[in-house]
Amino acid sequence: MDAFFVSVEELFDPSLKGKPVVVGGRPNERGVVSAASYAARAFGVHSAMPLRTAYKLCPQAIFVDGHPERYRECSHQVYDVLRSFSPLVEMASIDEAYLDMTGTERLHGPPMRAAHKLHQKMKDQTKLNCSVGIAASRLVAKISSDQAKPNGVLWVIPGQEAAFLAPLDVRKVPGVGKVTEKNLHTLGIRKVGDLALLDDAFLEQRFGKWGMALAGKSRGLDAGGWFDSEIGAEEGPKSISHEHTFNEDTADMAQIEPTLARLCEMVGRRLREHGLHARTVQLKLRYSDFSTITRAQSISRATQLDTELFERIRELFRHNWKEGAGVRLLGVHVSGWADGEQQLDLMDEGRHEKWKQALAAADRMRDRFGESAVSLAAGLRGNFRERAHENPVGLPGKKK
DNA sequence: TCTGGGGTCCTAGGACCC
DNA sequence: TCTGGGGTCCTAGGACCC
Repeated sequence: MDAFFVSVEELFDPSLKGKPVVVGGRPNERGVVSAASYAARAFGVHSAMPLRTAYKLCPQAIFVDGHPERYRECSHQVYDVLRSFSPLVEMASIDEAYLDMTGTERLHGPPMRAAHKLHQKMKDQTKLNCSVGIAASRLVAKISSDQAKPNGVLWVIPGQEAAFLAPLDVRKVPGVGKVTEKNLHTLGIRKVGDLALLDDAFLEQRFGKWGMALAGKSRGLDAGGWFDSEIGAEEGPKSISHEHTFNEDTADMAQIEPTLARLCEMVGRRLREHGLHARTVQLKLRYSDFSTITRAQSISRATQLDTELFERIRELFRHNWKEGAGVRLLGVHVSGWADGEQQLDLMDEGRHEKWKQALAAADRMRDRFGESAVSLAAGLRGNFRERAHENPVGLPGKKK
């Protein structure tokens, strides 16, 4: 999808159309740009840029908060359109998908005809623009859809992959970020075509596992690497996490502990939604100087209960926090799913059952009245005023 | 430039087991 | 005792993606 978050915001407020728009928050907040309209991009604003920087570059831009629930809803509509073209659809992210069009020629016609039909139907049904890349591999299809933006269609004819890729900057290859780009540049490699000339073994030794895949891809080959899996394989999450950056750094336990509790609640809730039990709990701690540590603990009995998560997290925090040091960010991360609940000893059984029932009731309350309806964290007497904006729009406000 | 939040994958070292 | 090899699990950190 093209400038997805911005385009969705424009659906809700058509007056934004054509103007420089920045999605992500207020310009004086800690945060980065989630998406910028094409008009804002003309000023050098781009996603991942600090909001304050975006403001300096383009003070006349309209800054709006993101609305994840709106994007999810639109993403579902996008999915429905795609599914009407092929049963093999894989959403790669909220605004990006792969379709396996094998065998749909009788129905949709040759590639360009099918792509234009898809383009049109997307616009008709969602009022959103997208770009379509067509190729014999996922990697080339992805890159060609990037090249087709905005609002375009691009087909890389089989056999032309290497010629298509050769003149592109290495940065265009998904997986090549800032660091790898710099490393490649010091080797004098700037274009994908330069990569294609190098020796496989050299690339693997220098860039690890996917160096090899990269080498092959740069020649348009389709062997090896993450991009070759089947399209449409549905898998659950491998980890769940929530984190929070304070508007101002804090060393105040009256602020820190309730925040940890709140994060544990959010994680616990999602665990229960997915029916998962986590075996590893991880704390993330970022100090004022931006140095960041993670501390994990695996537990013998997997859990999905807020209270058990919080016990572990609080312990990890107390053992690893440099006391008095300003905290910028706190995060709670769980992974390592267990098959289910193990046997509890009789002592724990009753307590455990009570918490389970209480949390199930809390989940139902949140479904009805919104995320801030009930909270263990509130009982810890913290100041959550700065989190007030996180109550999703469209849900009723705070209920006592 | 003063740096979000939710994820995935990879690397590397160490404990531990046979 | 001067030291193998294969495997798994755990932990920490980092690159990268949207």
